[in-house]
Amino acid sequence: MTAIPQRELNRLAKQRRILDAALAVFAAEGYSGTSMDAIAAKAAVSKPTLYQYFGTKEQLFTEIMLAERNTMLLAFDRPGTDMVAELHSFAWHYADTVMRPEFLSLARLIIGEAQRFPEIGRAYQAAGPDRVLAGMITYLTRQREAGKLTFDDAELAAEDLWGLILSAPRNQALHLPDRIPTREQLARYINNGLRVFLKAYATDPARDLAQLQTITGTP
Amino acid sequence: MTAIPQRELNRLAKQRRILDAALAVFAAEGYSGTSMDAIAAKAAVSKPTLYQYFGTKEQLFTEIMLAERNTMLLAFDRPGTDMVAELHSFAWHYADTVMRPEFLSLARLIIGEAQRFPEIGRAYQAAGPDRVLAGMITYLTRQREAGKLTFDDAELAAEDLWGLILSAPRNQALHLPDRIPTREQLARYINNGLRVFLKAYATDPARDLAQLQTITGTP
DNA sequence: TAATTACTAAACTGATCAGTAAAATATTTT
DNA sequence: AAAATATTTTACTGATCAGTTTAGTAATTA
Repeated sequence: MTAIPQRELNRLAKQRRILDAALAVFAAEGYSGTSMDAIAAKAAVSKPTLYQYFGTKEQLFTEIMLAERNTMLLAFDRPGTDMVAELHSFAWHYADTVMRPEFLSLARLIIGEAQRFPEIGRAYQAAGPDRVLAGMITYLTRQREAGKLTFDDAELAAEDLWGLILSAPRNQALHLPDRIPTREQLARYINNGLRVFLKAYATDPARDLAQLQTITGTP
Repeated sequence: MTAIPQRELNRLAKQRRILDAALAVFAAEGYSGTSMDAIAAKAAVSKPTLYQYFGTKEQLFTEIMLAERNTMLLAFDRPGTDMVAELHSFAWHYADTVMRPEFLSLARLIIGEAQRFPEIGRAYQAAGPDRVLAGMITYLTRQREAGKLTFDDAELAAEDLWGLILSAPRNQALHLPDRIPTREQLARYINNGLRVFLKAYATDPARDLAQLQTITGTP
């Protein structure tokens, strides 16, 4: 049996406990509103231990945020039988990720602290939105090459798809934490967004819209 | 001459000075990050005076936010020669309002504190986005009645228009306060957004797209 | 001018917070 | 079991903060 030192295990476990607790408290209270005592209490760890693991409050905060960006995403590889099914699958997968309450809390935190911690805003943008966008661009470009879509600027097309599907419910959820859209409401946005996208970008909109209807059911 | 008591004038002037100072500090530092001393200093007012005008920090904060929502908007009455020109004019007017640095700071503040102050998030949503949306719905419905647009759900159409035009640059600006889009970049989003919207919603897309090009210049 | 009212400066209360120090205790390794 | 290491408890420092008190000063009104 390979020696996995016990100390290291403990250390990592404790580290994870601290990070989880800190993320929860930061997301709920904001940076300035969070006390290190509160984090220590939530992590069931003494304050000196906390400081031994992460030198300062600021370091802890940035480490969490930079760690969290990796959890974030999430390639654009939604295998499906055809483009419409793939787009539909992607839309739901992305919505289910991005509209989760914890995820929204994190987004609110990042936006709220973007002025005080510009590097975190930048890291988030690069690891989240930019990466998703890159995946979408690749995918949409491949569909254009296959003759299914038509556009000049792949980046704009990808941003349009995103905006059509999720901007409305997400913006609302950012302002109203206690009124996060239900799946029915999300379905309304997603189905409509895909419809508009296909209408504007598909080479054969009629066929793709029909295909979309077989997927989403008759309205 | 009608008697306008001097005392009242002084009072109102001082109140305004406090509100302006407080808004600036809150927007820059967040709620928890802002001290009443800092506000008093910025407003050039003593702390007891501050407390006489606004009982507590929380009261001051909510009063500012609820006052600010009125500044916010901004009916959808952009008189123009035709629908395309009106849409174009609205898009720019709205972008110029919403993408101003102070406005973005305020939005970040509201989003960041939405969990701690749900009523403020609600007030903002009602006074800002919801009101704009209502104006857009009215306008789009009138255009549908005039036979220029076609859609079932006016709310979805309005949200699509918004999402196509501004969701990408605004989301980015929320994360990256030091990289607010230039007017050239905004033009790219707006022109593309209008193009896609007309393609999906106009009854005569070809004509309207041509009209759009005469407005925006040849690409 | 006299009375009233609004304001200020300065100090203070009680609480909270980031971060540290010291000594005691548990855990792991040898 | 002994030595080394990690962690905890408790208590502390110095700073900051919301909110108040006091006593004095300036501006307004009558």
